[in-house]
Amino acid sequence: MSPPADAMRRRTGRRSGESTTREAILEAARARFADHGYEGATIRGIAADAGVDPALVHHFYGTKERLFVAAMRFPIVPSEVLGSALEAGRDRLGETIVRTVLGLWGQPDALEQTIGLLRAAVTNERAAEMLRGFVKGAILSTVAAFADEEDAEYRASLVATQILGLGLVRFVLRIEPVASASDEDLVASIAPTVQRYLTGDLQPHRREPSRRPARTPRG
Amino acid sequence: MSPPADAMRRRTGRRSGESTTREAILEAARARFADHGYEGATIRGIAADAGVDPALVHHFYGTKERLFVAAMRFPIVPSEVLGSALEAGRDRLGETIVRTVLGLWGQPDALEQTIGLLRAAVTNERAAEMLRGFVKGAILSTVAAFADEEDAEYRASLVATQILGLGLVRFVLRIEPVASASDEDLVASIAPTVQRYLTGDLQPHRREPSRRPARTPRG
DNA sequence: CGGAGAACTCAACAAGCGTAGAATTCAGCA
DNA sequence: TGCTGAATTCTACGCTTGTTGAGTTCTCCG
Repeated sequence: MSPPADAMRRRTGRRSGESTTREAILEAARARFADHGYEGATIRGIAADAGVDPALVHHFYGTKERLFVAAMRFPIVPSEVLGSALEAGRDRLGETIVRTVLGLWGQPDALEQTIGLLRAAVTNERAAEMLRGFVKGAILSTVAAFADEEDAEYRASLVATQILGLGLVRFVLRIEPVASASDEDLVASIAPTVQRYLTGDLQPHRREPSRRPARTPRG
Repeated sequence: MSPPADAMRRRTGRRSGESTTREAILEAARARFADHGYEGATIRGIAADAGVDPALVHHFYGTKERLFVAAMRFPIVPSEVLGSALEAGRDRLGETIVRTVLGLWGQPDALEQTIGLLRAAVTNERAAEMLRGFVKGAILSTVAAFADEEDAEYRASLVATQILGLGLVRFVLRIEPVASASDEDLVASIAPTVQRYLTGDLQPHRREPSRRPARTPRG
């Protein structure tokens, strides 16, 4: 039994030809983080999807956390994408942003990155930090050009409220009919909201901004 | 060494007096599910918070999943809460709903239930099912009284987009300044959005509702 | 052609998980 | 008083996880 024939034995050691496994691992990681979140995704599962031994993942990326950072940082540079949205002019800002975001989510890589970041950020503080930076970099820089300095951050986080809520309901929770609605219908429905958050009257009772504590998540 | 003195030994068996541990376990479970999500919360951790052996949790609730269901189903009956919101009249519907929801989230138990459901639903399909039912029961029943039958579900899921997005940004991701804003400021800013989703003109291009596939999560 | 280092796998570790079964102590009813 | 059953803990099984170290095979440069 167990003849160590050349064709049958599992091959250890380096493969011939140029290697693309590094990128394959990243793609598998993006998919699994998007589907299962940070804690739910396993290095063993990612390695299996990439057709590779789990130890190789460590060889390339060190720890699970560094793999996550590498996987989430790849394809999108949101400020560039949204930056071009500014050219449409102040009055069509909401429409352009919603359309741009939905278009971005039409690309599998970008969708996986966004969902992965969102799924992970909900239970992992480190990922939440990344998402906060993402929101701040992408939205705030766009808003700052149109809102007065004092309101800019408040307006930006209101926009985040609607955009992240849209992604959550449409792609993560998949609540119908929003989950299956066309991009154009969603643009028509949601763009006015974003437009008002950016340039409209928010009627804030600007007395004392009464602070109230929020929940503290995992360390 | 190790004298089995009466005062020193760990006590097994039933305690004297009437027991409140059953409820203590539920409270600990709510808090842990809210902080860590479904997979992240551990029965051992919940038991420790309740000052109890992990096996007792199983004795009472069977499996982790049934514990989750029990913990998430307790305090809120959302249709009752929102039902009273209807009395304010059609024109103030958005304001009343946003104010009611924010008031609800001022109660620790209700906040924990909502956050727990949200955190769990993002990575757990069973919890997502519960949250969908929650949204459908709470929001749709409210909307149906004011929107024509054809649009009601679409309007309800748009409202879910904004309300869940608000909860996500304010309590889970804690993106500033929304995380620390006063309830009243948020009502002033967000109520018009909800009002428009409920009773306003959504300008939907009602051609063919072009279906596009959404991501498939974990089984 | 030879050596260095990169790519890759194997096997194993310590830890943590959900869960199960048996043992012990108490409450309440006959 | 005695018995049944509920409340409670102990111990342990089997599994999965992230991570590590050693060993093997290839590529590439001198």
